[in-house]
Amino acid sequence: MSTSQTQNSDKTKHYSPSEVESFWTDHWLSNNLFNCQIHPHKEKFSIVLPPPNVTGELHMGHALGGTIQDILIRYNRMLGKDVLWQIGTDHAGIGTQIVVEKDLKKQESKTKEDLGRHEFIKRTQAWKESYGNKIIEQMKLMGFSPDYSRIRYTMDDHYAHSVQSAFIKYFDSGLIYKGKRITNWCPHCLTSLSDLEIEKEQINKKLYKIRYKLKTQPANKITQDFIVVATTRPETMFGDTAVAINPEDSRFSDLINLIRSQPGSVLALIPFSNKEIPVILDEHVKMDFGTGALKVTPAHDANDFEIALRHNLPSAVILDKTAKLKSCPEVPEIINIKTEEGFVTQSLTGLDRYKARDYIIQALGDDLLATEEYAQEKDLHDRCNTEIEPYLSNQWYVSMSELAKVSLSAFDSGRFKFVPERYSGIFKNWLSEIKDWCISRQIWWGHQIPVFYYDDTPANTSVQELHQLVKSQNNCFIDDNDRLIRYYASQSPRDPAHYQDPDVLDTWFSSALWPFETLKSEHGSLNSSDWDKKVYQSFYPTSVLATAREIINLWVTRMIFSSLFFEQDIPFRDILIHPVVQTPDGKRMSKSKGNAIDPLEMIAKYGADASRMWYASVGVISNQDVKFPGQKDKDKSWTSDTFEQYKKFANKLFNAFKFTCLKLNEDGSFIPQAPENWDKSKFNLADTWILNKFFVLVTTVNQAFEIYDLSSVQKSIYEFIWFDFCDWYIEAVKVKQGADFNTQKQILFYILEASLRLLHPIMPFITEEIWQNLKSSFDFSNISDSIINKDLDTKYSSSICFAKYPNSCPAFFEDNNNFAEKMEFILGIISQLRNTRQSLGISWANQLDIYYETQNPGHRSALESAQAFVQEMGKVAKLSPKPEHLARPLNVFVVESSKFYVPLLNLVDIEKIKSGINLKITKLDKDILGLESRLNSPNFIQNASKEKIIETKASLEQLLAQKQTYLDEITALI
RNA sequence: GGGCAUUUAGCUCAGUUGGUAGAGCAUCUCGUUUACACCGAGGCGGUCGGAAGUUCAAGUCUUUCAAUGCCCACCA
Repeated sequence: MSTSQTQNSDKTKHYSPSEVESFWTDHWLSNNLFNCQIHPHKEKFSIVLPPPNVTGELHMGHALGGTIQDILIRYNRMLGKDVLWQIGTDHAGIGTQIVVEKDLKKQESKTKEDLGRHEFIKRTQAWKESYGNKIIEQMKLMGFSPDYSRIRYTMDDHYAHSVQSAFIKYFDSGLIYKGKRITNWCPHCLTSLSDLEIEKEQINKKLYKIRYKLKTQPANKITQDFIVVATTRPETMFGDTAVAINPEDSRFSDLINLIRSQPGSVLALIPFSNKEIPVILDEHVKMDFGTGALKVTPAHDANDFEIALRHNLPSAVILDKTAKLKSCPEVPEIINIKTEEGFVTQSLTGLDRYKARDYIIQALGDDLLATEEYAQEKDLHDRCNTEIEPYLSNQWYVSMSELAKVSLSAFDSGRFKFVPERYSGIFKNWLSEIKDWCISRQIWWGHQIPVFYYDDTPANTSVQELHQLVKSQNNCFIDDNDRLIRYYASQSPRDPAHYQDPDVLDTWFSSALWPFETLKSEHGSLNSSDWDKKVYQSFYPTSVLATAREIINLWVTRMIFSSLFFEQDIPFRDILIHPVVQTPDGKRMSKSKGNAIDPLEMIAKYGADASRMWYASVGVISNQDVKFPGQKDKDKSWTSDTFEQYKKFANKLFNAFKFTCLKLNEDGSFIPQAPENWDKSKFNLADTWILNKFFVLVTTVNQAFEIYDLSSVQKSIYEFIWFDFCDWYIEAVKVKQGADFNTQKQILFYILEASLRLLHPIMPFITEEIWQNLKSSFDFSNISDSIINKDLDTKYSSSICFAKYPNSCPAFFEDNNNFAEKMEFILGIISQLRNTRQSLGISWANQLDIYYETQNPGHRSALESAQAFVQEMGKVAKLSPKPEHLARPLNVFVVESSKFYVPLLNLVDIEKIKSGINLKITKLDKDILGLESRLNSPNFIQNASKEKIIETKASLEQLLAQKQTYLDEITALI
């Protein structure tokens, strides 16, 4: 295997990520290393990528979620499992349609209607072909390792067919029905709209307070003979089918009692038409807004429609598609308007909604009690600026109660879980209060609903007879032209004359099938092969789903009930909900606000490896939001100290590698040996210490992976490599302690090589680069068994991507002599010595002598064996036991229980030494005081555990002994 | 309106079962020492958002208040 030429041939001072990263991306992908494999005996691990919008570009959320998934995939791949990371894109219905529509308008000044449905869909498909895989290319820059050979799309043949089958299966099971729903309608363009096509405008709306006469039935005494409703839309009053008040509203207690005892007994009269409508009780009516009485117009207001559903109210449509008053029984033909010249008759039918409002207001006379203004938002169609009209229309619904029940019981029996656990609340609450799912959308781009219609009106049948007929039959209705229309669900029409429903399915209907349909066809074709079956059997249900919390209900929940219904199985076992990346000042990022940070810009600046270090540090189980740690430059580009820090880490690692090679090549050639064959008797303090640290790290990391705590994984590896390995162990190696340098070389090599494997899931590029360099420089044949997973072709086994993940402490290692502990003691001495130098202003050019006094045999032996190390690290000339008499002035410090004396004759004046020692005493006193007051408290002695008391006493004694040493030395100085 | 989260050093954040607070960056000081100045070493810096409670002991557990942010719903 070749390695990146730039780094291999010329070991420069600085690591440059860009060349290395593109080199290894090319290498991995051209060798198809990430294509899924199936070995019968191997464990399986799979993830499906939440499909990004096909029009989308990589944003922070993708980068974070993708990195989390890639780390898990790479980790499990290195554990020797067969892995599949299934990726693809979503056709994203309305989102894509709007993008293409805008493009069409800009390029050709045409609307989609100009092209026609068929042509427009062709356009959208073509658009997808040329721009659709941009995000996939960007994923490669992140170093993601999915199976790029099986990119799926929610509109490819297999998938489209499955979506239709799913609909048909729901339909045949009786779970799908036709129902009414309020949609956003543009009376100018005569089209329904999605929320995305609506613009909000802040305006002052007029709130009219209108008197409706009251009547009881049978006649009861009530204190009021009218009720005042508040409305912004008086012109819809003829569509009212109730007046609602809050059952807790004391202003209406009389009425409420009456309604409670006899529902429907209190009636209000709609002005002008005098139609009688019931006064009803509904707790959603706000008592502190308007008059406390709400006119309910189910056909022309979404909220009123909900109220009508709750109370089984009829709905009356009184506006036509252009938002003009209809000619219908509810609407009076004329009203009388009082003017200065007397009454003027005004015809109502055919009046535009705003004009109708004006006339009605004028005609109300004394029944209009007040007009108030208040700030509100107005919904406008973004293309024509026409005010949206709520419009009652036919829609398709999925009945949710049974699906919800099954999903909840699957959750309750522990078949899947949320990480962090708190998100299960969102899931459970939503499902237990769920309404039926409206799955039809009045747009062109999407999966057209597989329902076909035909006229089946029997000859010589009256309209009344037709209505009777329909009541007793399924799957038919009477249309606006009084024709009997039958319908059925099918992939294709049974007769060419049958016509298909023009609506398309909600995008989430198709996304809900994602975790299983993507696994069923490798390339999206209709025919599934044996291999496809094997993939599905091996990798379904998937192991983990990683996503953000805002789509728990929209998507995650729907995947769960869809999987349970269609596959009789859960889609995934663990659901990871990762944080949302916010701007540095804690706001939501959005492209339109212009505060979004481009992950690709960060890659260009700091490298993908460094970027991934940050995403890993965010992890899964930290907060629900995380601020991007950066700021905008003068030239408006983003910079980040944190990303910079991780870039430096890559450089540090690269230099540690350079040093390691330098050392290994000293004194003849080096051949790595398996740890079992090392001469353990040659380990020195530092060797044992670093091995010990490393194996603790391995345990920590694997345990953290177990609970998806990637931030701990990241942090502990970072700290080990920089602080333990580079700052201390490499320094120790330079000193060449002990007789057998070959053993040290083995350990040096081992720690570096194994650290690379440990770090690889997070920083895949630099670890591969260095690992390949090591492989081409040294003979791996003695160690390959312990670092390479078995049963792999050379193609795979020669990449670190498939090397063994360090996941246990090998049997050879034990620290019988507490070398690790002794090393910590030595490190403490060196720290104290450095402190002494710094605080007393002693130059490093001055070599110091140290005399020690210790009762601890372990300390003595540590000092003897680490003598050279201490001398080198502390610039110490002489390190020896304290003789009876030493010339003063001396500085003194205590490490654990051993005392160290540093002669400072002619170097520092006595006052400075004294104040230095006094400072130490002051600090000790603080701790001593705390411990003493605790031990002096009878409550503590009585209640605290024995172990705790002994422990506290011991640490107090140690502190007191230290203090005494310092006091003695101060006295001696005087 | 409902839900969730956050509040610890100047900044960004760790802090496992309650035992008296840590890291990085920034800042200050010292240092060109044969991997790395994209470096090393050392120092300064905190009544852990407020209040109350439980406890011998609270950053940690309970209650409550406040600020900030996010998600969902709603706005006659």
